Amino acid sequence: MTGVHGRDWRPRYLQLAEELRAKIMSGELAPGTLMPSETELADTSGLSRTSVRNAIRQLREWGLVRAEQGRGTYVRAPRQRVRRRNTERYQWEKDRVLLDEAERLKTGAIEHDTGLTVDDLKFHAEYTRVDADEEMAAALQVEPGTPLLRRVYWTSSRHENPPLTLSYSYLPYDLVAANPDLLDESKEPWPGGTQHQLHTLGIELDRIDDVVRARPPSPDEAELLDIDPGVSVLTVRKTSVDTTGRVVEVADAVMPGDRTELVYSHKLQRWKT
Amino acid sequence: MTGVHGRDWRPRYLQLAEELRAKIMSGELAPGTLMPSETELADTSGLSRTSVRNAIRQLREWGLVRAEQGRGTYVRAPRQRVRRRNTERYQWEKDRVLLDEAERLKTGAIEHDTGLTVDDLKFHAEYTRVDADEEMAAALQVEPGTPLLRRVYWTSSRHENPPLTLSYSYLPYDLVAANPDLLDESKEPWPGGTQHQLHTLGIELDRIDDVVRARPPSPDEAELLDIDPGVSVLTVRKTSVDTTGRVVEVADAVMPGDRTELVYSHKLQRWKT
DNA sequence: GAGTGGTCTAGACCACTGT
DNA sequence: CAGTGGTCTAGACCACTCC
Repeated sequence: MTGVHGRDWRPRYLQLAEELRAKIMSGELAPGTLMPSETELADTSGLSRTSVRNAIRQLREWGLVRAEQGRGTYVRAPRQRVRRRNTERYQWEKDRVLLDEAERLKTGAIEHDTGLTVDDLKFHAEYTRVDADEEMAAALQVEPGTPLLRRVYWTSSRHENPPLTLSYSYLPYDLVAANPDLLDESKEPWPGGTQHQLHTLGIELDRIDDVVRARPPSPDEAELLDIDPGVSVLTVRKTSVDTTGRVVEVADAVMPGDRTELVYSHKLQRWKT
Repeated sequence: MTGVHGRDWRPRYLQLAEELRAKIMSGELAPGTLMPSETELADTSGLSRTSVRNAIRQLREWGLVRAEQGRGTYVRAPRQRVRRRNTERYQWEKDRVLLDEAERLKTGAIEHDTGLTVDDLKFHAEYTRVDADEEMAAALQVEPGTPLLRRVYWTSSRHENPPLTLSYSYLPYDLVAANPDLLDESKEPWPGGTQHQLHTLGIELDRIDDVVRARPPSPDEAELLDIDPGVSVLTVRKTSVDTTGRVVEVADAVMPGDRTELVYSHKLQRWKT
């Protein structure tokens, strides 16, 4: 709110950023719209191109626009957040393991979250065998150098490209080798998820721990998730422990920080009356 | 790894940023050290000050340095993450409510997390009466305009300044008014925490839901938490529901994204054998 | 006052995208 | 090809901190 009298002491690039933000929020600049070019904004605003670029960087950090080299700068679709309810999800996955296969095929975890059906989804999976580094060895409670199965996967809607989650999963190789099907990436998506895969090895999970963090994306992650390098990702490290107390899987999920919300529910024990 | 032959095609400001990063990681530039000034870096690197500033912005986004107007740019202390284990914490807080006061005074929630004692902590609290806006009314399941007690507080270590968490808590005013002590900010820190305060009103909690998000900090938050505006904050919206199904508190916790990790544990039900 | 980071200008060349 | 955003330069003035 800048009156006729009284100057606005904020830097001019920020003032411009706010102005553009207001136009985007009000719908005057609709999602998908091509923004005026930087030189054009410089002309109309009376600022240098450098200052205009500063303003646009601010908009990018807010997740409001996306710049494309050679093409232009576009207004992003409003960032509707995707809810991921891990508390219910893990128990739900466990319950599903004992259902028969036909039943499992009907719905998967992604559909559980998004309401999309299998036909709308594009699936990417990639398995490699790696040796445990210090950090992963500690997480899996194995010796450094232990062979691991590394699984990278993501799903995305067939029409809107960027995936909601990148997933990097690690399991001790010897553990999984007992069922050769589990080493075959073409068998993905496995109906019933990881807990069912483990079930085929005679493993039942007792506990899952999530560790949530935020950090800047790697250039690759920014590319795949379609976020600006200035926008953080949310990461969840999921550690699965079986009924014998052994860590059987460590999985890192990477999600766009501006489009994700994680929900955890806690049921409290009653006081004795 | 750039060999003698073969050029490095990354932009030069990024190369400089990587060089400086390496020096910080290796300890050549120790935490707390004053970095060379921008003009000095421009001279020694042969780049313009603009490019040097681009490099430094990158370091700031990585959380490696802190720039101070008029003073210089300092290397930050290594980002040790603070763990916050909400799953255990909430039940632990509930169990503590029924202990007698002497027992409660001994340890609080912050000490539970950090191992710091009461004497090391500086406490800030600020109570106001506000009317519920649309969003908060929906969260608390009350009518918009309903009077609320808004409580803002944070604690920080007496010697290292920035707080670990900013907390914004909202409760229906009429609910709290039954115990005038709860309207008095000078009574903070309340021994036993919010659940004990609610207990004095005859309220027992049944469930707590956490919603975790990441977003850019407001200028105020960046200032208070001592993070760069380019670094995200992690936020947790905690919704407390009592045994009658009523929402009795909604609290937003704001934490520095590069120094925090949230831990949630899930105990799974066993399969029937 | 000297030195610092924050803002701002008016140019320039580049890689990339469309036609 | 012209137009876009990404990089880069060589200046300038400012607000701020410290001496």
